[in-house]
Amino acid sequence: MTSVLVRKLSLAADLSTSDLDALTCAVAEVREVPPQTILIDEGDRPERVHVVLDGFACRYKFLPDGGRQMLACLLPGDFCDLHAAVLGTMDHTVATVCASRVGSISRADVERITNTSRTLSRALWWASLTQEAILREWLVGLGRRDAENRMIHFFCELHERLNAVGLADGGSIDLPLTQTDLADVLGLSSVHVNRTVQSLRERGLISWTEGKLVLKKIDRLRELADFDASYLHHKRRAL
Amino acid sequence: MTSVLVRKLSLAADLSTSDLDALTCAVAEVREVPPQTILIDEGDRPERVHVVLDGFACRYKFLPDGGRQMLACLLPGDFCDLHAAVLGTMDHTVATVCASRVGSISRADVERITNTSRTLSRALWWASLTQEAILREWLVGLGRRDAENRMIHFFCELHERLNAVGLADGGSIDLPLTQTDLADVLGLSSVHVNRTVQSLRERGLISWTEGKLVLKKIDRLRELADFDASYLHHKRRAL
DNA sequence: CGCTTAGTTGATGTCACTCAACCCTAGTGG
DNA sequence: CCACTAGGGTTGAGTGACATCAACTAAGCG
Repeated sequence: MTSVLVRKLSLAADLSTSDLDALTCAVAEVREVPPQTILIDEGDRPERVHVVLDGFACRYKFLPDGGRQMLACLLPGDFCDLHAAVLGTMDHTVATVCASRVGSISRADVERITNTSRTLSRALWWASLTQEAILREWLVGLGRRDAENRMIHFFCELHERLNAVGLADGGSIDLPLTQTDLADVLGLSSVHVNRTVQSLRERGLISWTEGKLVLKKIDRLRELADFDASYLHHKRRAL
Repeated sequence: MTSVLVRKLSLAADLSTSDLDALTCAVAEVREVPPQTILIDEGDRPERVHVVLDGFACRYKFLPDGGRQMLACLLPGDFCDLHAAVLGTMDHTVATVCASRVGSISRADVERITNTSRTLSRALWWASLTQEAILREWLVGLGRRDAENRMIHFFCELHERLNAVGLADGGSIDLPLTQTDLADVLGLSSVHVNRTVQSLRERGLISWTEGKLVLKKIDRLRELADFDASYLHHKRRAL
């Protein structure tokens, strides 16, 4: 049930069986959440730490002019608000994109498992730091890559992350975002996203229909966008 | 000597005298570093954790086309590579901008002080998470703010951060960056940075000469760029 | 004195935005 | 069964913000 979480954290360290037990016990609460549902809002002081177990969620901030910038895509195995336990209030919003299964761990249990297992403590820290590393790579994209490379790089990243937890089927992954959502990820307008997607389709590089994204020439794509997965700090790979 | 570090971490929690002792002892090594010097390079596996004590450093990544994107400005009190202890290899470079004083703590000592003091452990975690929060805000800037607001927001952030450790003199702060550096922070060309700076100058909003930046109408600037310091998670302020 | 580095300015080009219309599909209610 | 609506996607035309290229100034320095 929480096996995605285990698989994810196993990318960081070898978890003992007692670690596994502690972890699965801690995820005491699991909810089915509808699409477009706010999990934690800006200003909230969450009592529990949320984990995506299935589905797709994202962090974002709104601007006064109504604009929105996505700050992260939260895939199965990703924590939504591990930081809030330390920082207190949320400085951004987390919401589901599609119907998702979301687990949660009480703060007390987080404290408990990090205190008892050095390995688990490390693994959680690793999870937090890789999210930071992804943030840095997105920054590079927004600052210095053009629309097409930014999009390709993002697709490659999603594929890599999903593949790492066994959720990629060859070059094919679930991508429940709308083109407008994608625009808010990439810092573009939805119109421009549309044209860029079409260009990639026409060149036979991807197909994307009904929430299914296929990276048809993944090596070519990686090369084009200069994608190097090392920033994800996966110690080993699934498959 | 390491008082900036203390002042910085005091923004997160109240440190006991034994915490202070442990911290100052841990910073065993202090170096004077010339400008433009790489502290930790991409691919390095640093043995010690570096802290800026005086001066100005930055994180950045290069792109294959020679472009550069700054990922963070490291001010006095900021850690350079706290994450590397967990992630292993650096996925980006850290270098000084101007002549700086840089302290370092051995990994073992980091382990030791976080194990002995819950408060210090929290404070270090807080430091790491606020850097992440800054990263998110930069992402919003690059994605959704125009050149002028991006620049103003960045200036306000620097002012706020320096002020928090007592390094702002009214609206005036040290800004040892060149316009080209600033361009790499903001994801712009140096030419466009130049014009934007001039526009701000002409309107009497800032002055910037010889590494000294003055935010002349700080309230107006904050309002213009919709600057809200809460993402910095300063629990209290200096002054 | 020439060299370098930072900053400035003008001319020109382009990537991506905005606005607006239109299509298609799925869902809803009369 | 059809009219209506709403959301997502698609397309075209016009605009604008920012990039690029290139030249030039001023300051610092061996």
